[in-house]
Amino acid sequence: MSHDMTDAGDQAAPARLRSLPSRLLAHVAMQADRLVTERLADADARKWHYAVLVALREAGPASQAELSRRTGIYRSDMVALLNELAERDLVERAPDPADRRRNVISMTERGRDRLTRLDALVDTVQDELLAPLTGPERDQLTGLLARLRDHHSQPSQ
Amino acid sequence: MSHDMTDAGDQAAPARLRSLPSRLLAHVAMQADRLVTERLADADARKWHYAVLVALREAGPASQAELSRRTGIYRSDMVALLNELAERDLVERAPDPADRRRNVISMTERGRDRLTRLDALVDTVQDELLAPLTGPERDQLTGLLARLRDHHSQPSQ
DNA sequence: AGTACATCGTTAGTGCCACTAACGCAACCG
DNA sequence: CGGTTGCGTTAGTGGCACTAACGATGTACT
Repeated sequence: MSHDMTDAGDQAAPARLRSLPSRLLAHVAMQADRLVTERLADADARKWHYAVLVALREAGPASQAELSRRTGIYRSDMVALLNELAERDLVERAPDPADRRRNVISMTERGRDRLTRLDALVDTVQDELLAPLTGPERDQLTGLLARLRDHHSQPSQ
Repeated sequence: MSHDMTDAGDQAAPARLRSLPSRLLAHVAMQADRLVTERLADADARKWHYAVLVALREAGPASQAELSRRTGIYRSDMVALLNELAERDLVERAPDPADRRRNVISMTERGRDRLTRLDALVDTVQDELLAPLTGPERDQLTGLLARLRDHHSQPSQ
């Protein structure tokens, strides 16, 4: 059947490779990404859709550039992404009268509805992802990961 | 200067996004990958080089297909990779007399030397990656990640 | 007022990675 | 013998992070 290589492969991978944190991270992140992508695809959504909608809910309407900063999506990729969202009527793009360079992006009613459904979906995916871990273990994991992320985000000076 | 988006961005990312395990994983894995790639590039190596060399050390000479299984690298990508390694004289490709479909890949003396140097390099990168964590915390992290990986690797049956 | 500079949305393109498809060839298995 | 499976190899796909450049617009400085 599927000759999928995300599993460790037929032969045992060398212990040295299996135990390297960087490889472990990459591998699990890939499994996670796949899970998220698949589950969201079932709902005609992509993870970027979700990220933008959440950003709009948490800080209100914004320019494309600001959404880009909030979500970490490059502004060059934001264009097509917002096209997809606008196509689905989840978001509205309007020129900003106060600054004619900008578009103001705001969520539609459908967007808000969709977002609450995606919230639930995303939660179940996280649950599926962390299934083998207990509650406290999940907190440990996310805590440790958050510390790594913060440590490696610009020393900011 | 660098308009690098791996940091969380100028504006605070929404709390909901920042706390999602799948996003955390993706983000940290990306930071880790970058670190590894950069450090190895300084030594004219790529992570795949290292993986193949380790696989050869741990289980001896092997066909390309078996190396592919050991390392998780697709056999279609293995071709160019082995070309790079052979170019650098780290590896030898010889036809297998016992099975004329196969090549037997084995490490050269230079390959063994290079590998021990890369071992050290890789170790320091892992250290750099996990810098903010204590010893026990590192074990916790890798333990939790390994459980996730094993859980999501095919239920194999 | 004029000029230098920064920011906006947008288009195009790069490089890497995981992955698929197909090929000709060789080995294995009934 | 004939069908299936495994091999190395080539080519190509799609997604993602990221860069470069553009014209248009806004801001700051003198």
